[in-house]
Amino acid sequence: MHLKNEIAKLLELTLSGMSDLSDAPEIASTHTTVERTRDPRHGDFTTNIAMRLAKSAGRNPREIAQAIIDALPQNELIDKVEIAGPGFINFHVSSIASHREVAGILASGQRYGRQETRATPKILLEFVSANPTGPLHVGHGRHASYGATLGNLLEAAGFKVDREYYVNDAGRQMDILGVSVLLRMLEAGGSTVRFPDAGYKGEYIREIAANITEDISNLDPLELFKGLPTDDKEEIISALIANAERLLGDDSFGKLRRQALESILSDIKDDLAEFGVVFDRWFSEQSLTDDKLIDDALAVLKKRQMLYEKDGATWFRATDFGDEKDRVVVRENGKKTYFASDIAYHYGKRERGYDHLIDILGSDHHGYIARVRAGLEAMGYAGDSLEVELVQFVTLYRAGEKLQMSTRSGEFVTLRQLREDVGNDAARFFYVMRSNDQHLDFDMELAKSRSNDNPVYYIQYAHARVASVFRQLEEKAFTYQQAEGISAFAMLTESHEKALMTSLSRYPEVIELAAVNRAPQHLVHYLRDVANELHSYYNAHQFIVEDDDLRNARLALIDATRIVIANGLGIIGVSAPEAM
RNA sequence: GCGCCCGUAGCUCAACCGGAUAGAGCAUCGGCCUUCUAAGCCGAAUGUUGCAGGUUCGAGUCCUGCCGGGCGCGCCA
Repeated sequence: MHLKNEIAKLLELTLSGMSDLSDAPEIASTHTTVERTRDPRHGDFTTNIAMRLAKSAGRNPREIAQAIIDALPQNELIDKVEIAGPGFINFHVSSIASHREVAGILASGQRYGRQETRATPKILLEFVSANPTGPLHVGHGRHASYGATLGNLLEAAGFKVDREYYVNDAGRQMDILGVSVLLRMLEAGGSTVRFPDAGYKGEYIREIAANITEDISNLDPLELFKGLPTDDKEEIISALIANAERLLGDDSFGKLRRQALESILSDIKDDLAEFGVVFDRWFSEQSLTDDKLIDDALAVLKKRQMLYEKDGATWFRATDFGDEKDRVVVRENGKKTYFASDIAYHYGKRERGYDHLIDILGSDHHGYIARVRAGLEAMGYAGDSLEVELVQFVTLYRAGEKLQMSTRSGEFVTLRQLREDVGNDAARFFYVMRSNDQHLDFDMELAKSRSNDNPVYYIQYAHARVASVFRQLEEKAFTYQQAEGISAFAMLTESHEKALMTSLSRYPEVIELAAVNRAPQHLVHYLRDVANELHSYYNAHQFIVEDDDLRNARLALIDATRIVIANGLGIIGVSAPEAM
């Protein structure tokens, strides 16, 4: 248990023993009212509980605060408790508490900041889920970084979490992909084709086409283009799909399509793996149909009388659950809508035993949330078991110039290009530096710069600096005795040392805060603070000193700092280099 | 037109169920390397939190209206 929770628990215990206050409804949420102070003059922790209780108790907040302070039992973690301002209760943490915490870092190492895993809720985190019709671009990179980091945060905070990628491998877009590849194959074979506007025009389609093994030699290109409509681009592509299926045969076109899909999917998997983003499961949309899960979900809805027929289609009563209109699940032509697979997919997630579902979606999908939630509710699951985190768009800047991107035309910067350009560390870091509900301006020059402008290097440098000190130690033939250092923590009385110890002890709280708020930027800002304090300390004091106790104590402190930085960077997916 | 998100320093952004004097980085200006990496440190300056009301002991945060920006409103996926 971290320091903040210990203080909160102490406070709760005290309040429950105060007969005149213990009935107040505010008591129930006491644990959340203890927070770190912003100003060190206010001590280390503060609570506003006295002010919150004032109304229902009908008493002056400062008077209540004094009563609480009087009732607080003696505790070695706390040096001093005082009332301030309108009724804040400020706690000054003892040096014993700080020393214990830093010793705990050294003892826990990589595990420091990780809470014990709790059995429930089991969380399913779905993210990226980009259509497998082309390589990932820089927008997906933000989803990947945010999702991976959030997954790490949740795990560190003690939650059981599985990561899943929903592969949209069914439906029309696969047919369009197949036709796009087919046309590029014909082109490569010397035919002249008029490439349709609705096709995937990216250069990568030619590369995929070059690697398709399916034999199309008996396909007559002229036949393929025969009888095409000329006006509507959607109709043109539909006719091309129909012609391709007819001329090649359903089987052959299917194989071509599958090869194209596998090619793109394996590229996406490699890309993400290289980016340090791993999934527990790649869930196929097609499998929902193959395994009859959509039928099952629709049967559940039907049984619950949530469906009705109108205009030849089957509708779901989404308005009964707060959506703005009812939604079609089976079209007039008998085909199920994308929405039908999506509610089946989310229903399946709950059926597979996950208590809480987190979807990370692009902000342009926000209109979709209400209907999926409605689907869950209609099938008997709580709507709030689905949580959606929206990620805003990314704008790339290179040398101050905004890079225009268009997915349709195939002209966009891929995630792979970005990674090669700025490096994985900078990319992972920059992507989670900002709150996910803010548009992100990604400055490629800054991400690349090996200078003090670059926050990634600033933090990594702090880690490398500590490593460097330990290398110097050997060269100078001094030793580092960790246990002696811990015993001598009382010698660390400099302001830099106290500040650093306080910051380090915040780490588990920051992990929890970032996890609960789904806000990795808290961790980023925290790590910058720790790095700053390390650098300041480094400049103000010598670590490798003659005095054995002082040297060991200082080295133990920076050793702990190195651990916290490495753990924090690890959660973001950024390396902690030994030397730079 | 309706719905969701956003609006904080010159720029890019933080700000933990509402809490104390709204904080960082960049850019600007001035200092610090014969001493563990100057990819660093120290200092200076920077605000009508889009506007107007309301709730509250207390509002950047909650409510209402307006202004500006993004996105969404399909028997597409």
